[in-house]
Amino acid sequence: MKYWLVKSEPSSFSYDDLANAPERTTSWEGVRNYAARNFLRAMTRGDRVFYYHSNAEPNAIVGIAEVVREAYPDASQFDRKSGMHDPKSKRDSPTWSTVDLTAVTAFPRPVTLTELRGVPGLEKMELLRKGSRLSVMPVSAGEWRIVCKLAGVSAAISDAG
DNA sequence: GCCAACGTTGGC
DNA sequence: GCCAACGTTGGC
Repeated sequence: MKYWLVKSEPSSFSYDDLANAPERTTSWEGVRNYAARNFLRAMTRGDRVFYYHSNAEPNAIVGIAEVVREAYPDASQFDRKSGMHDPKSKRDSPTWSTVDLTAVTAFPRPVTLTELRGVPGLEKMELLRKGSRLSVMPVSAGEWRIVCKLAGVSAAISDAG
Protein backbone atom coordinates (compact mmCIF):
# COMPACT_ATOMS: atom_id res chain seq x y z
CA MET A 1 0.00 0.00 0.00
CA LYS A 2 1.19 3.48 -0.87
CA TYR A 3 0.32 6.77 0.76
CA TRP A 4 -0.67 10.07 -0.79
CA LEU A 5 -2.08 13.48 -0.06
CA VAL A 6 -4.63 15.43 -2.07
CA LYS A 7 -5.53 19.09 -1.64
CA SER A 8 -8.97 20.58 -1.97
CA GLU A 9 -10.45 23.93 -1.12
CA PRO A 10 -13.32 23.16 1.26
CA SER A 11 -15.40 25.91 -0.35
CA SER A 12 -15.17 23.84 -3.52
CA PHE A 13 -15.25 20.24 -2.21
CA SER A 14 -14.64 19.55 1.44
CA TYR A 15 -13.99 16.30 3.24
CA ASP A 16 -17.60 16.43 4.46
CA ASP A 17 -18.71 16.73 0.85
CA LEU A 18 -16.83 13.51 0.12
CA ALA A 19 -18.27 11.78 3.17
CA ASN A 20 -21.79 12.85 2.14
CA ALA A 21 -21.39 11.92 -1.52
CA PRO A 22 -23.17 8.83 -2.88
CA GLU A 23 -21.24 5.78 -1.65
CA ARG A 24 -18.93 8.28 0.10
CA THR A 25 -17.09 8.31 -3.23
CA THR A 26 -16.21 10.81 -5.92
CA SER A 27 -14.20 10.99 -9.12
CA TRP A 28 -11.16 13.19 -8.42
CA GLU A 29 -11.54 15.21 -11.61
CA GLY A 30 -9.91 18.47 -12.52
CA VAL A 31 -6.22 17.81 -11.94
CA ARG A 32 -4.45 19.77 -14.69
CA ASN A 33 -0.84 19.54 -13.69
CA TYR A 34 1.42 16.90 -15.20
CA ALA A 35 3.31 16.00 -12.03
CA ALA A 36 0.08 15.64 -10.10
CA ARG A 37 -1.45 13.61 -12.92
CA ASN A 38 1.49 11.24 -12.89
CA PHE A 39 0.95 10.64 -9.20
CA LEU A 40 -2.73 9.91 -9.86
CA ARG A 41 -1.65 7.35 -12.44
CA ALA A 42 0.70 5.73 -9.92
CA MET A 43 -2.09 5.14 -7.42
CA THR A 44 -3.35 1.62 -6.93
CA ARG A 45 -6.54 0.32 -5.40
CA GLY A 46 -6.33 0.34 -1.62
CA ASP A 47 -3.79 3.16 -1.39
CA ARG A 48 -4.51 5.58 1.44
CA VAL A 49 -4.84 9.32 0.96
CA PHE A 50 -4.69 12.27 3.33
CA TYR A 51 -7.35 14.86 2.59
CA TYR A 52 -5.98 18.39 3.00
CA HIS A 53 -8.02 21.60 3.08
CA SER A 54 -6.21 24.49 1.35
CA ASN A 55 -7.28 28.12 1.39
CA ALA A 56 -9.19 27.16 4.49
CA GLU A 57 -9.61 28.27 8.06
CA PRO A 58 -7.59 26.56 9.24
CA ASN A 59 -5.49 24.91 6.58
CA ALA A 60 -5.31 21.32 7.79
CA ILE A 61 -5.28 17.63 7.03
CA VAL A 62 -8.80 16.63 8.01
CA GLY A 63 -9.28 12.98 7.12
CA ILE A 64 -8.39 9.85 5.23
CA ALA A 65 -9.65 8.60 1.88
CA GLU A 66 -8.94 5.44 -0.10
CA VAL A 67 -8.33 4.80 -3.78
CA VAL A 68 -11.19 2.58 -4.95
CA ARG A 69 -10.70 2.93 -8.70
CA GLU A 70 -7.38 3.35 -10.46
CA ALA A 71 -6.65 5.99 -13.08
CA TYR A 72 -9.06 6.40 -15.98
CA PRO A 73 -9.74 9.29 -18.38
CA ASP A 74 -11.07 12.45 -16.74
CA ALA A 75 -14.35 13.14 -18.54
CA SER A 76 -14.25 16.87 -17.81
CA GLN A 77 -11.37 17.39 -20.25
CA PHE A 78 -13.76 16.65 -23.13
CA ASP A 79 -16.67 18.68 -21.78
CA ARG A 80 -16.79 22.04 -23.57
CA LYS A 81 -19.09 23.42 -20.93
CA SER A 82 -16.74 22.43 -18.15
CA GLY A 83 -14.25 24.92 -16.82
CA MET A 84 -11.81 22.04 -17.01
CA HIS A 85 -12.24 21.49 -20.74
CA ASP A 86 -8.95 20.89 -22.55
CA PRO A 87 -9.34 21.42 -26.32
CA LYS A 88 -5.91 19.92 -26.96
CA SER A 89 -6.70 16.57 -25.39
CA LYS A 90 -7.48 13.72 -27.82
CA ARG A 91 -10.20 11.15 -27.26
CA ASP A 92 -7.89 8.31 -28.23
CA SER A 93 -5.10 9.46 -25.93
CA PRO A 94 -6.56 11.53 -23.12
CA THR A 95 -4.15 13.94 -21.46
CA TRP A 96 -5.78 13.94 -18.02
CA SER A 97 -6.67 11.18 -15.65
CA THR A 98 -8.78 10.80 -12.54
CA VAL A 99 -9.20 8.21 -9.80
CA ASP A 100 -12.12 7.43 -7.53
CA LEU A 101 -11.67 8.25 -3.86
CA THR A 102 -13.87 7.13 -1.02
CA ALA A 103 -14.03 8.62 2.46
CA VAL A 104 -12.58 6.33 5.14
CA THR A 105 -12.57 8.44 8.30
CA ALA A 106 -12.53 12.05 9.33
CA PHE A 107 -9.72 12.84 11.75
CA PRO A 108 -10.92 13.02 15.36
CA ARG A 109 -8.73 16.10 15.45
CA PRO A 110 -7.67 17.92 12.26
CA VAL A 111 -3.93 18.54 12.07
CA THR A 112 -3.22 22.09 10.96
CA LEU A 113 -0.47 23.18 8.63
CA THR A 114 0.93 25.36 11.40
CA GLU A 115 1.08 22.38 13.71
CA LEU A 116 2.75 20.17 11.11
CA ARG A 117 5.62 22.59 10.70
CA GLY A 118 8.30 21.68 13.18
CA VAL A 119 7.12 18.15 13.89
CA PRO A 120 10.17 15.87 13.98
CA GLY A 121 10.14 13.43 11.07
CA LEU A 122 8.15 15.68 8.75
CA GLU A 123 11.05 17.87 7.63
CA LYS A 124 10.90 16.46 4.10
CA MET A 125 7.14 16.33 3.73
CA GLU A 126 6.20 17.76 0.32
CA LEU A 127 3.20 19.61 1.74
CA LEU A 128 5.54 21.63 3.96
CA ARG A 129 7.99 22.58 1.23
CA LYS A 130 7.98 26.29 0.61
CA GLY A 131 6.14 27.11 -2.59
CA SER A 132 4.77 23.60 -2.97
CA ARG A 133 1.78 23.79 -5.28
CA LEU A 134 1.22 20.15 -6.14
CA SER A 135 -2.38 19.12 -5.54
CA VAL A 136 -1.52 15.41 -5.47
CA MET A 137 1.65 14.21 -3.81
CA PRO A 138 3.20 11.13 -2.25
CA VAL A 139 3.52 10.72 1.51
CA SER A 140 6.11 8.40 3.07
CA ALA A 141 5.10 5.60 5.41
CA GLY A 142 6.87 7.37 8.24
CA GLU A 143 5.08 10.65 7.56
CA TRP A 144 1.78 8.79 7.38
CA ARG A 145 2.29 7.20 10.78
CA ILE A 146 3.34 10.45 12.44
CA VAL A 147 0.38 12.43 11.12
CA CYS A 148 -2.13 9.71 12.03
CA LYS A 149 -0.75 9.66 15.55
CA LEU A 150 -1.06 13.46 15.83
CA ALA A 151 -4.63 13.18 14.57
CA GLY A 152 -5.57 10.51 17.06
CA VAL A 153 -6.27 7.84 14.45
CA SER A 154 -5.25 4.32 15.35
CA ALA A 155 -3.03 2.39 12.96
CA ALA A 156 -5.77 -0.25 12.77
CA ILE A 157 -8.09 2.31 11.19
CA SER A 158 -5.60 4.30 9.15
CA ASP A 159 -4.09 1.24 7.50
CA ALA A 160 -7.02 -1.20 7.43
CA GLY A 161 -7.81 -2.49 3.98
C1' DG B 1 -5.08 41.88 -0.57
C1' DC B 2 -0.34 40.76 -1.21
C1' DC B 3 3.10 38.23 -3.14
C1' DA B 4 6.41 34.15 -3.71
C1' DA B 5 6.77 30.16 -6.23
C1' DC B 6 5.55 27.74 -9.75
C1' DG B 7 3.95 25.92 -14.56
C1' DT B 8 2.71 27.27 -19.16
C1' DT B 9 2.81 29.93 -23.32
C1' DG B 10 4.65 32.09 -27.11
C1' DG B 11 8.03 35.16 -29.46
C1' DC B 12 12.39 34.91 -31.18
C1' DG C 1 16.07 25.99 -27.01
C1' DC C 2 15.83 30.17 -24.35
C1' DC C 3 13.43 33.05 -21.48
C1' DA C 4 10.15 36.90 -20.45
C1' DA C 5 5.46 37.47 -19.63
C1' DC C 6 1.59 35.75 -17.79
C1' DG C 7 -1.78 33.08 -15.04
C1' DT C 8 -2.50 30.24 -11.00
C1' DT C 9 -1.88 28.38 -6.41
C1' DG C 10 -2.06 29.04 -1.85
C1' DG C 11 0.03 30.78 2.57
C1' DC C 12 0.01 34.74 5.18
